[in-house]
Amino acid sequence: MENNSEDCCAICKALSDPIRLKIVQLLSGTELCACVILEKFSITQPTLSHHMRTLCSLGLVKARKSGKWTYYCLDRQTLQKLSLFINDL
Amino acid sequence: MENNSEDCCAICKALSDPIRLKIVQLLSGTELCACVILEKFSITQPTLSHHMRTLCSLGLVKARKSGKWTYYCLDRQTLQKLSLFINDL
DNA sequence: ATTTCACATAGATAATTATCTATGTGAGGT
DNA sequence: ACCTCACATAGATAATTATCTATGTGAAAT
Repeated sequence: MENNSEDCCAICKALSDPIRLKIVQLLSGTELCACVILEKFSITQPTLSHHMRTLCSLGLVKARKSGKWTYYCLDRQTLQKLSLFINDL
Repeated sequence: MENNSEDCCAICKALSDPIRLKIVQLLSGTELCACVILEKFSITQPTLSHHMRTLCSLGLVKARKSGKWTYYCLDRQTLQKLSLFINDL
């Protein structure tokens, strides 16, 4: 049951990058397309893609494909998991 | 006011290392002396010292010296700051 | 069918960071 | 005074990771 700790460690690692944290903040309001997120930063498209992959693989963000576009949104269940863990400390 | 984001990013970075996260968990119960914390891990003393410095500089942990020993305890105010930030997402 | 667009993947590189050994420091004890 | 103990600091190294350029893929439009 204590791989919860490992999970939360990984989630923290994802949020420890300033760009990824800002992405999460952006997704806090609404679902956003990758190209819209990209506009907010001065990084290349592959770099953003890499960050989105990281966020998705941890379950912090969910991806939805529609035509040529990919839309991302927060998975608040994962965020709550982290919140509960921190509150238990 | 949005350097709150930077602060939380830094706190997450601190918690993103499995050893530091475990240290925080250990300190969740009680205040502990550095040498007691060290026993729980298979790392060298300087490495632990480095981790404690990281945790302290971020305000996650407070140090108290008593004679030859240094005791560490959680700063729950900093944890709560992170918790509030996450809950706002 | 070809082109274009949105995004992913591959591979390389530079920056960060976790860790080590060696040594310093400062408090107590003998 | 000296030694020992608990911890910090310095410097080096190895591992991670954020980023880039180049290229691939798959969907839609012409």
